[in-house]
Amino acid sequence: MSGATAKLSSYHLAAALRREPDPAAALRLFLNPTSSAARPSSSSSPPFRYSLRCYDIIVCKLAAARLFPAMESVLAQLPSSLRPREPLLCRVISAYGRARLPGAARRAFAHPSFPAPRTARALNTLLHALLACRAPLPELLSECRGSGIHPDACTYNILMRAAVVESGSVENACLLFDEMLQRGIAPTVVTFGTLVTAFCEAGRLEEAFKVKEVMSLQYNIRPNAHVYASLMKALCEKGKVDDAHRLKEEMVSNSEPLMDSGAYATLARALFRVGRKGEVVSLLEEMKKRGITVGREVHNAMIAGFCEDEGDLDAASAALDDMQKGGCKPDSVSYNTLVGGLCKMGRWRDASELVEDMPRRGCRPDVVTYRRLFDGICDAGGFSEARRVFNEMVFKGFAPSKDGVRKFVGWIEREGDVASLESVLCQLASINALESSEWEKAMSGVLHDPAEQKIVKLLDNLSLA
DNA sequence: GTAGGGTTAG
Repeated sequence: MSGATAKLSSYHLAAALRREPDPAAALRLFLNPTSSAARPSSSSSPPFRYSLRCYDIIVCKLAAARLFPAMESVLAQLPSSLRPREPLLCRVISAYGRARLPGAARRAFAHPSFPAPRTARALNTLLHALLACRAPLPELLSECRGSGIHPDACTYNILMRAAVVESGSVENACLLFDEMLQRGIAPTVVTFGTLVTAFCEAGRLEEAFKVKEVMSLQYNIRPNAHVYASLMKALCEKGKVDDAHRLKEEMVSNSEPLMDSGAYATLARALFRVGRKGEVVSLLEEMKKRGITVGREVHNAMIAGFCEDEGDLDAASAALDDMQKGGCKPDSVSYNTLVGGLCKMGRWRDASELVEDMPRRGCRPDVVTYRRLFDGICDAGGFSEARRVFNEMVFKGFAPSKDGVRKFVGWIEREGDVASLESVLCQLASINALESSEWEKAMSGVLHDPAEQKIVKLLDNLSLA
């Protein structure tokens, strides 16, 4: 009977946690389940029994809100009797990766609340998080070896991508590909997609097309939308828009056509770039005729075209409204493009208003939103508004760009406001936005007073501790 | 949300 009550209660708590949009409020609910709707029937009932589901929900919410200390304390009290599973651990690891906190990602991988052994899935999540933090390839390789986990195709795909990101050369990726074959691990469509993209990014289109041929002829793996998108983008960058158009025809006129709107986004953007925006209209008609949904990326490509190629902010704004009316919800990329465009035209007050309106329109500003707004305002010299945006973004845990901070700090220094300077640097340190050597370099151009430079050094040491 | 692209930063 009491078991049933506990189950019911944790079920209600899970529902309440899911409903609660504010992560801090969700945490209060989680910590005080008996004061919530999950209240057990009598005060003499046994202590509240959390289900694994409750832990899942609260941990994910805290991770998404980057409330890491709170998340860690919840994880620490997660009883092993609930047998938490690896997918939850993976979410924690990738949250640290997204927050660019490689050390924390590593520690999470070894978290004692999750019973050993780890599988390739956890290892791959860690590697991907480290890749997001731009950790060099040798570090990823040693992480692999140190774990003693047998790598799979996904492991190699991440390592190959890391090789390209690090050195910009395709050779290491090819070596890893050979190693993977030698170890008897079969390449997947993702492996070939990674290779195609690598050759494309290096401007080596002949080899990229060769990979496409090899995968279909030798491995009997059909190129997918990712492969086509990479090739089309590379063709467009070389000015071969018509070749890209033909490749798109191949993609959609196959026996099993790929109905992916991403490739159309590339074409639409390219047409804007070369001043052929008139053809975008027929491109959209073609999609409709073929029954391909005009996806978010296509709308975003048009917004970018109006902003950056046409310099027509009103048209861009209208495109965003059309998108919404057409039932396609604008995302942060849509807004960020417009915010950037407005700032570039010196209309940072409009940009600021748009950002303030975003939550009401159902889109949370992200790190790019704030960086563009902050940079734009600093560029235009609107420093008192910049201070407001700075406080807001730091409060939400987003780090401003180095460039913006340089201008901002330069202004504070010209004002001679040492107290303000100290508080700004403390705020940056509080969100781990100060990394020692780079910042010292960035700031030494701005801070001439040795006393001020001492502040920077002091804070550097603090942020490293 | 274990991997790859397309629309924005860098």
